[in-house]
Amino acid sequence: MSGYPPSEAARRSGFSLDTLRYYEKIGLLSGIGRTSAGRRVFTDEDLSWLVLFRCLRDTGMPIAEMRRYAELSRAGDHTTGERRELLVRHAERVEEQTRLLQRQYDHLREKINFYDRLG
Amino acid sequence: MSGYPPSEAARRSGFSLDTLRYYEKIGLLSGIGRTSAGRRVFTDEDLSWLVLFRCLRDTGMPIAEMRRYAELSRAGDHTTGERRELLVRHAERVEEQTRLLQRQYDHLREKINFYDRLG
DNA sequence: GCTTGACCTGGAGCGCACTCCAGGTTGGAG
DNA sequence: CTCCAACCTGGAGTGCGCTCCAGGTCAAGC
Repeated sequence: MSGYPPSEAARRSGFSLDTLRYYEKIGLLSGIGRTSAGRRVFTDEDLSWLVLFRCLRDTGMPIAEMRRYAELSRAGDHTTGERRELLVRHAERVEEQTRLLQRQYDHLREKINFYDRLG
Repeated sequence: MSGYPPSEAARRSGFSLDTLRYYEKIGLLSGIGRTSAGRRVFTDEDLSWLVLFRCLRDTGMPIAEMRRYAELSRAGDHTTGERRELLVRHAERVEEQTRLLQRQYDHLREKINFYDRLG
């Protein structure tokens, strides 16, 4: 299994180095490997976690909830039901958020149309 | 032209009383009327500003930019072009944001599907 | 006339998610 | 061997957008 330096993990995930360190500090990332000199080594699995976190953050999930999800995963296979539930509830919120965004976007376009008609 | 107390403005706009006061304090709202005793009186025009602010906030516009828009409006009719530009640029950002949200929502659904297939 | 609740002010505090900093170590290029 | 860029740590600081608070005023109902 190949390993990547922090810079590469940052580049691939879109998180800053500081954010990666922060995520480890608060226990969102855990078990990140180290070289003998103490430098982080990210595995492909770590990167796929980061991809998931990117998805959840971009859709507005609070960090506390992402951490909850990560903890459930660490707890083992018996938590898959709860993990699924968490994601489903989040997806519902995202749907609601999308509807609101669309509705307000339409208002915005109307407002722009108003200016267009002015000249 | 009818006037409404703060509680009514809050109810109709979805902003809290504190937020309404805050918006006036930072100059986003201006020229809000007062009774002789110093209580705010919101007009229909004030309410339509609040509806616009609601739209812009829900679509992620920073307050500083909303204030810029409000200032342009106060400056007079010669700023309609700039106001339109501001809204158009914002609409473009909203479109981008919507695409990202949709993309990540799809990822989320895939992840949920994965759990569904587990059991 | 008294109470209650909606309102007022200025200013402090909060929650979130980073972001930055000082001061130090390390590993590879030249 | 030297230098530089990338990395490390703990902890402080930032930006945003509110939110809360103390202490006070005022109007309406009982």
